[in-house]
Amino acid sequence: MTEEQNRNLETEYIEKQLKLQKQIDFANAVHPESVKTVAGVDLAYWKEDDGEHAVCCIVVIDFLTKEIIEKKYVSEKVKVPYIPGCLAFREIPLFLKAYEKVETDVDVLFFDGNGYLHPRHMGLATHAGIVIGKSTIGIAKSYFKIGDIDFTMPELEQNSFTDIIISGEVYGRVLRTHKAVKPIFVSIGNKIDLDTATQMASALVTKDSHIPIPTRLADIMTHEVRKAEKNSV
DNA sequence: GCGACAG
DNA sequence: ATCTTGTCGC
Repeated sequence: MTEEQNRNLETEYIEKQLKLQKQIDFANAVHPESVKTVAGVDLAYWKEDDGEHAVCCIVVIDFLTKEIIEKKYVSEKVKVPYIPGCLAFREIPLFLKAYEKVETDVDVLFFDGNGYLHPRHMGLATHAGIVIGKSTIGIAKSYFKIGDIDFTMPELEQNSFTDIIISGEVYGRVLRTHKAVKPIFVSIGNKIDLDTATQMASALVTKDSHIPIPTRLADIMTHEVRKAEKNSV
């Protein structure tokens, strides 16, 4: 991939994002009290002789008991490069194939990355949510700077948060899930509101991880599958 | 030219 | 994301 090709790809992806942006559904399609199942989605990468490969894992759990209900994955060669701001185009193709294998009718999906907290509001969680027509939430572990806007660090107490507001619009939320621990960046994906997303993310945090458990479990699974798949394909 | 850059 | 050992802390 040359710099030239990457620039063209970026231009093409940005145009698509601007069109898809109009399809974001802000209506809250879920109510925390009625959510039965949630899923975590994550990918891991590695090099193979023929190029870069990746595995996408989806772990479905019971929202209340946190028990694992289903685990599915798909691995294949990756064709799209990582372009900051265009992560969705790189990860969604594999996600869709893994999602086809999921038998559970999942209520809400958690993605590793941003959703609405994005220069064009089209982060991975939002883009994927529009494509599959489900409620989705974006959970990023680090801040993806928008323009020259920095975020305000929330207080050290658990559950304290600050919102990332740009030109009067709320893009996302910086949430401290554990006391004095690095905060996470929560944003809506699609068909959900920020308060519900925050509430659900908090409810899915455990002692061991400051990251909601769906995302954490999917992350662990990608590492396990990669170890098994690597060089044995 | 230099730094930034979700995953 | 990935490459990687020890090491500080609960």
